[in-house]
Amino acid sequence: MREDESNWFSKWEDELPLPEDLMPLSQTLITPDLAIAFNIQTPINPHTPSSHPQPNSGEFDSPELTTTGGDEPARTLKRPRLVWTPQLHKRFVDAVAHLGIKNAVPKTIMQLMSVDGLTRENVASHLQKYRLYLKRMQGLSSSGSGGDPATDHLFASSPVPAHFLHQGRPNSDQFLPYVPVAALQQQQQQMVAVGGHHGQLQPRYAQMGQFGSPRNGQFDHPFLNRQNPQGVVQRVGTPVTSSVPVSNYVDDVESANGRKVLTLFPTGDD
DNA sequence: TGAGGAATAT
DNA sequence: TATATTCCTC
Repeated sequence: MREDESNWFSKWEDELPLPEDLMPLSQTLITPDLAIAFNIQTPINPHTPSSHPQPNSGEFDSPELTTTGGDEPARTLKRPRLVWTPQLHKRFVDAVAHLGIKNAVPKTIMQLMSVDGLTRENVASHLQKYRLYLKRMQGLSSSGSGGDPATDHLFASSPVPAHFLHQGRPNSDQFLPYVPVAALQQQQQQMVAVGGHHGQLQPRYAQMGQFGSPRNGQFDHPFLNRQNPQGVVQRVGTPVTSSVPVSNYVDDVESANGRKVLTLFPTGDD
């Protein structure tokens, strides 16, 4: 049911934080050390709202991030922990569902999710856990016993597509019209981090446009067929609240305007 | 060489 | 416990 989808999607939209609360994750991932080490000038977006200080104006002031601060070599720097919010997890599940459990591998999931700042490692780690969860669910569903361990709360927050539980050979090895992942991509949401506590990032999305249903109700794979070969270029760090026209973001996947704008990190030569 | 996945560390 | 990192395999 398509209506169903747009339904939860609408609800999902409502849960999105206000743009003002957001701040690009990718930006915060670049520590001062890293920036210095690679001579990166964290691009300051012209539309940047004044609500957030630019972290690279001299010194990072990011008490929220657990960076191996000080003068350690860049390679020892650790990224802040990613917090898998229900929204983010949902997106993850959507991507997995879209790909089919069988084709869902970290890199592809990551690409499908199209979340700014999200790494393959993030996804791999989560996927590992998710698989364990699915395994347990399979066990539970067949043994009839209930009870989700506390650890499953996150996973339970997003419905597990039924075919995940019996991956014998559902049609799930094809692409399911299960979730509007394609729509998500079109929307170019951005995951951003809002300050959490102690080195944690709360990834959120900022939604930039209105959602529609998947075109034709079908999911072709514009995205998968057009992964940016060279690593890309999206304007990260772009505050969602900026007056940048949405079209700037949504046109990457499909539309004619068409330049691709998927990227994980600011390139600086933007 | 890069990616996936399990094991292990934090 | 949740997530990151390491290690092994392909």
